[in-house]
Amino acid sequence: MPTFDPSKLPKDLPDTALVEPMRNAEGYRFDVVEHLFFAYRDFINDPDLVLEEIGFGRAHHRVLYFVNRTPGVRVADLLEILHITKQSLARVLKQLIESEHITQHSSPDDGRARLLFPTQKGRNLALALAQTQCRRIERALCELGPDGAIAAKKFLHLLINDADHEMIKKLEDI
Amino acid sequence: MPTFDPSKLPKDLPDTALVEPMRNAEGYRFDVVEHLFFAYRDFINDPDLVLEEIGFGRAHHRVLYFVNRTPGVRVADLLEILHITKQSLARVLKQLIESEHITQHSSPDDGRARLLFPTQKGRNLALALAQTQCRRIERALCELGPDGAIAAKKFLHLLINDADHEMIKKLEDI
DNA sequence: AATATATGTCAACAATGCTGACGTATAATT
DNA sequence: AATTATACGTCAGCATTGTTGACATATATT
Repeated sequence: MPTFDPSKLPKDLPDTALVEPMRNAEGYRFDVVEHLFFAYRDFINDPDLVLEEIGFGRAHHRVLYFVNRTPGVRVADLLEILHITKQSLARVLKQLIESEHITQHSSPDDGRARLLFPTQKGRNLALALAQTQCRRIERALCELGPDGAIAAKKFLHLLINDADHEMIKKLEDI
Repeated sequence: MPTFDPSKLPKDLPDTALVEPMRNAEGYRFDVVEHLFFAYRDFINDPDLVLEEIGFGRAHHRVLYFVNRTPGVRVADLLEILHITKQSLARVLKQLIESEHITQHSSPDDGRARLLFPTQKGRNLALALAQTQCRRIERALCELGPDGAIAAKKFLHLLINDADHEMIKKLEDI
C-alpha cells in the first residue's frame, strides 16, 4: 500500500521538482474527483469479471444494457446514447446478434431503421451483469437513507451535460 | 434524439424478441446505473478535449493527476492506485518524463525506488485538466447544498471497495 | 427522378489494456 | 560474502475498443 510519506525526500532534489501536493481548495474538490474515479473503477470491475468468461468486453455490456433497457431501440439511438461511431458499435453488435443475445427487425414506420430487441438469453445476461452493480448501489443507498439517496442521484444528474437531460428523462419514464 | 416509442412494433416480430424493458424494481436501480454511466462519461469528456490538443490521452491524465496529488509517489504506488500493469504505466510515464511534466529521483530510503514529482509545467497541465472537472463538481455541490454534498461524497465512498478505503483515507489526509 | 437518410461493411490506424520474458540495480537474508 | 528478493526498465506481441475514410444498399422524402 502507498505510504504517501512526504518526510523523506531525495537529498539532491532539484528545485524544478514540486513537492507540494495539489490540495483541496475553494472550487477544487480533488477529494471528490478521486472518489468519482475509484467509484467508477470498482463499479465496472464487477461485470468485467463475468464478461471475461464469455469473451465479451465492456462495449458489449453497454450495448446489451441499453437494448434491454429500451427494447426496440434503433441503431442511431444507440450511437447517440453511447457517443461512439457506428463502426465501433457494428463490431460488438454483430457479435451480440450472432450469439443470439440480441435480435433485429425492420421498423414498420421506417423500413431503413433496424429495431433492436433482447432475446431471453440476452435478458438473462443483462440481468446477471446488472446484479453485481445493483447490489453495490443498493448497499450504498440503504446506508445513506432516503434523503441521502435522493441527494446522491441528484448529484449525478447535476454532473451530466444539460444536453443529455432530455434523453435521461425519457429513460426514467420507461 | 431517441424516441423510445414502444407503440410501433414490427408486425412479424417473433416471440423470441422481448419487448418489455428492464424497469426499476426492488434492489434494481437502473436509473442510478445509467446516471453513473452518463455522469462519468461527461466528466471525462472535458479533459479529453484538452488532452487531444497536446497528443496525450486519459492514461496520461490519470498518471499526471496522482503524481500532482501526491508528489514523491513511487511507481509501485501508482500501479496499485491505477490498477494497471507496469508496462502500461511505463509507456505513458516515459512520455510524461520526456515532455518534462514529471521528474524522477531515487529515494534516499531505498535506492531501487523511483520517486515521481511534477514539474511546474506538469502542475500547470494538471490544474488545467482539473479545472473543467472541478467546475462541474462545484456546480453540482453548490446546487445540492451542504447536507446533499456530504451525502453525495458518502455515496461515492460507499460504492468503492472496502479494500481501497485505507488508501483513500491517506489521500484525504494529504 | 433526384436527393437525403439509416444502416452495413471494408480497411487502416491509435490508445491503452494485457502477458511473457529478460536485464539491472539495490536490499534483505542467510 | 553469497544468495535471494524487490523495484524498476524494456522489448515483443497481442486484444479491445475507440477513430477516420470510403463506398454500397435500401428506403424515404422532395
